Amino acid sequence: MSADLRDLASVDRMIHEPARLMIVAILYAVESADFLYLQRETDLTKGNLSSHLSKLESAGYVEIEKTYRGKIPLTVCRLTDEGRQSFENYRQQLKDFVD
Amino acid sequence: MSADLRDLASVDRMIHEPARLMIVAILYAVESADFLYLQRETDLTKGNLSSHLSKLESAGYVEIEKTYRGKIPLTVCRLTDEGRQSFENYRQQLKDFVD
DNA sequence: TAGACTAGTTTGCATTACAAACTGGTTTGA
DNA sequence: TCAAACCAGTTTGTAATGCAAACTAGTCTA
Repeated sequence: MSADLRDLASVDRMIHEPARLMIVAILYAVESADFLYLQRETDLTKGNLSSHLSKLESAGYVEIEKTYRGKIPLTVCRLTDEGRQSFENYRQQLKDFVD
Repeated sequence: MSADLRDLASVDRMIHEPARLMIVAILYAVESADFLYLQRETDLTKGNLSSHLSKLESAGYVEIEKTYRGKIPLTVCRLTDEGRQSFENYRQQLKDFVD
């Protein structure tokens, strides 16, 4: 309890960025989502979504599976355990702050 | 109620940045603080604190008064009404999100 | 009066977020 | 049949950012 303000300096910026926060919050809720679903939900441009997903993947927060729906490419994303844990930590930190 | 995730895309980035969030949160609580007090509380380097304060000033969120304590320069900062309002909005947005 | 200290600001750089342009493939229609 | 339109993304170019090291301007001290 009694969160120190200085803790804010150490928020996980991988998640703090609003675009990625949206992505992670969605994936936290749904377990798995494809690229276009994420795009509709977040309203990000494709380019933007693509690069944020790559970053989350590099960070080990998201797994990206490339497959096909019929003949059309399909990109399916899900949170890793690490991503899930990091999101929970982040949210707790926010909660501590707003209270 | 029922905050839309997309709202996150529009968070006030002037405040969202952790360093500035610390600064603004402090100023929200204390009404006025000098540079060195802010530096101790936030643990930011002087350079960092200086440039964030300048940004907050340009945004109209903070007023900076330059004066002296004896012969030594003293920089006193306080939130403007706009800054105060923006912080409240920001915090409400976070609250909506974490719940 | 040289050296250390105080209270900041400026500079330089590596990183970022973003959208426009591009890629590689599929479907449509004349 | 083959070109234009479309789909599902990725790459590229750019402007803005956060950060700390270096600097500035003045004061104190031995």
